[in-house]
Amino acid sequence: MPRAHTTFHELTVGQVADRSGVAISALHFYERKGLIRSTRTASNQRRYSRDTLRRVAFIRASQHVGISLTAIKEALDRLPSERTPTRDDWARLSAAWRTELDTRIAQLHALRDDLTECIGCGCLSLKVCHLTNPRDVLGRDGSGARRLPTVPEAPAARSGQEPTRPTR
Amino acid sequence: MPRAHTTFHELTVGQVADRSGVAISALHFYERKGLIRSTRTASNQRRYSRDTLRRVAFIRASQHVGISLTAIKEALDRLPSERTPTRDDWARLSAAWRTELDTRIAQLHALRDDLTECIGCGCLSLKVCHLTNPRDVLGRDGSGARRLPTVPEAPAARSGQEPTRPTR
DNA sequence: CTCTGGCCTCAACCGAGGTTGAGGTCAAGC
DNA sequence: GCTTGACCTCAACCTCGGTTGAGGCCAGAG
Repeated sequence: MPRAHTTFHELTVGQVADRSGVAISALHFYERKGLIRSTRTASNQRRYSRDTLRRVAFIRASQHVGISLTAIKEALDRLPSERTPTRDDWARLSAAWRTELDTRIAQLHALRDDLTECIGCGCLSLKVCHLTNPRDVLGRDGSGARRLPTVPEAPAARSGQEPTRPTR
Repeated sequence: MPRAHTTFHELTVGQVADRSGVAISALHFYERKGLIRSTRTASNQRRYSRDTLRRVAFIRASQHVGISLTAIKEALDRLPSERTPTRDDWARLSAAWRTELDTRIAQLHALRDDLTECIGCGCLSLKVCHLTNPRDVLGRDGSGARRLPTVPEAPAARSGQEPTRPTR
């Protein structure tokens, strides 16, 4: 196995891939998108600092709960760029996400607990339901829950009250 | 406005679009994918039963918390196909999703609360962390958290222990 | 009878989030 | 000094979740 040597604090792309479980191509992609950074050796190979593993774990965990790479990048951009982030830095990032993650957790709870009373009930009370929240910031661009226009319950009542049909 | 008549239980695609906040093209798309169904009039127009509004609300809510259309379809397929689902049907569906939604909620809590101790701590305890869970069923195909191979903490220790580099 | 608006189909396109493959460089080991 | 394998770049391709547009049908109003 040629060129397995790295200093204690530097990791090759293959090492990061193996240890994070993310494909090399995805790491390249994240780097192009500015979510992670690398230095280069004299022969143009990437070297990652160890905190990259944390960044990647953060990326995958966030992504897995439905947050877009763009939003993840914005969060990561709040970490200090020119020193290794400390636990306090990560804690600040964590705190900044609390409210937004709380929103998402609430939505999941709503979906889990209130499915029956909200959707399964006889009343079709969708227009007051908290499942159909006004938009939130975390969602990938247009995919958020849309607010239902306040429409009377009687059928075929589409007069001229700003239809809110999404143009998107 | 021509052809606004529908029976009390039938909705046109435009009505469903307006009342659910989902674009007509998306409704067509959902129908192609088998997430909703329609009957046709003599002149080939779609007519939706009223429970379609519930289905669509369910689809959007689920989607919004990061669940793929494929998984949503599988859930909806458990509803009875040849009668209007009752509240009990929706309740069963809801119950079936509880565990999976619970998993997702737990992951969000982990991301929110344990970011600091898990990622931000000094120990890099990623391989035991519950953020890096074994795969779950809900994730869009390959995007789930990947299990890290059990790798020793010392650097450059990639010998022949089944690398588990994802082929994907 | 024509005009209008809502609906239809089908194909092309889009952005996100990557993967695959061709072709090339470099360093360690035999 | 050749081979091997890890790495490089760049372009093409893929799936998902839709949107857009062209071209056409049909029903009701004027």
